[in-house]
Amino acid sequence: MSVRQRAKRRAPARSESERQAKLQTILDAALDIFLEKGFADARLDDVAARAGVAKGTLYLYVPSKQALFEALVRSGIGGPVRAIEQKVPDPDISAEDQLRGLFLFLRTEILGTRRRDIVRLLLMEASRFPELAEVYHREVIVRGLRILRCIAERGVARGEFRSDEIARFPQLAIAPALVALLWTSLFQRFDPIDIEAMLEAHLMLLMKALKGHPS
Amino acid sequence: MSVRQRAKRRAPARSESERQAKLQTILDAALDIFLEKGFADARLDDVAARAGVAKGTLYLYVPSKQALFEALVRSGIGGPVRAIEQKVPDPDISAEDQLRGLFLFLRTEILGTRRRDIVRLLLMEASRFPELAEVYHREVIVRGLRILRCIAERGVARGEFRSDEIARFPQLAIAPALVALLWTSLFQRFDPIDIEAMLEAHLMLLMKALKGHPS
DNA sequence: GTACACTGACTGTCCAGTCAGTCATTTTGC
DNA sequence: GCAAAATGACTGACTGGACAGTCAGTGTAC
Repeated sequence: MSVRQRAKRRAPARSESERQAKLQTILDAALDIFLEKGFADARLDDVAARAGVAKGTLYLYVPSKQALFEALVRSGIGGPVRAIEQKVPDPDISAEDQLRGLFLFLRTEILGTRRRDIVRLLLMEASRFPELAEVYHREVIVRGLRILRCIAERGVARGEFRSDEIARFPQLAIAPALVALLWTSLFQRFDPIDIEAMLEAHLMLLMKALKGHPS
Repeated sequence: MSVRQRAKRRAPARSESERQAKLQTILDAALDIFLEKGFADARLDDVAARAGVAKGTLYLYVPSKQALFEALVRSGIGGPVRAIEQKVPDPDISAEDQLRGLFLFLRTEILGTRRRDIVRLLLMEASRFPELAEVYHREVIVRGLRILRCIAERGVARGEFRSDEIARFPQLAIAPALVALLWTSLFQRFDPIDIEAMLEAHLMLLMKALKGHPS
């Protein structure tokens, strides 16, 4: 009885994969807490509790609260952009379908997942972490906009699109996704909108504008 | 000499207008500090120093740090929406020109002023102040979207617009303004874009899409 | 028996909010 | 007129609590 008194203790995470798994547990917990309270108000005691470890353990995986935040953000960016970069060069697909594919990807791989929350957290804290803002800009924004511009330019070159606004300002094409992101976290609770239908409407508008025919 | 030793002391602010002026000084200082550090990291000592008063004085104008933040946000919203609501009902102006007027107003009265920073601050902190998010939604978002929807519906009713997407999702029309707001504060520093040209391009796209002709 | 992942009580710092005190100005008493 | 007393806006040193980061100690695996 006395031997079993104190609950089973996890085996020490020796192997690299066990270490990575535990780090991920900590990052997941940190995301929850940071989302709920914001960076400054988040307590590492709470992060530790949610991850099921003691506070000291956090410092075996991450050297400071700020580093924890940065690790969290870095773990959530980059992957999807690479995935898209591979799919885009296909020249058999019309620019329209490429844009549609991109939006589908956005919806299912970002807006519909935990990554959405990471992006939101980043947007909220970025002005206090200029270095992180720069990383995100370089690794995600620049590359994402390049893809969009590439699609738009090809559309123009083939005569599929008659307008070059998206090639000049690819930001315009993803702006509604940003609205969707923020609306979801701020207002959806008391004024729900159908995000999917909104993005669909945006695509329709965009196609009408780019192709220059009446529907 | 000994009499003049200590600098002139402000005369006590007795009248209501003097009190309001000092409150405004404090709110301005608070906006600077909150923008720089975020709500949680902002120190009231710094706010007081920037406003040129002692910390205790803040508490003669505002009961708590949170109340200071709320007063700051409330002081910056509402005004412009009312101004627009008065201008819109004019039926002599085409829907297109109404939209253009709205965007001009956005650029000059919000994106080009201190209000932009208040909105940014609000967006960043809103998830930690749900009540404030609700006030902002009710006082600004709902009313702003109503105006947009109204313009879009009139455009459709007159046959000026052939698409109803903006009437269904007025958010789509202002999405680029949100991008402009965030880009300015996060990335403009190392990747400047021409906000005005971007909003102009958005209007062109929107018009092409709504009117359904080639340019 | 030792190496090492893990623990959690502890420490030093930071800051929101307080309040006894200061000092122009106004009012009262003569 | 003028001194003394009252007023109240303003001050800033102080307090109490909170929390990031530490480290001596514990238990487990091998």
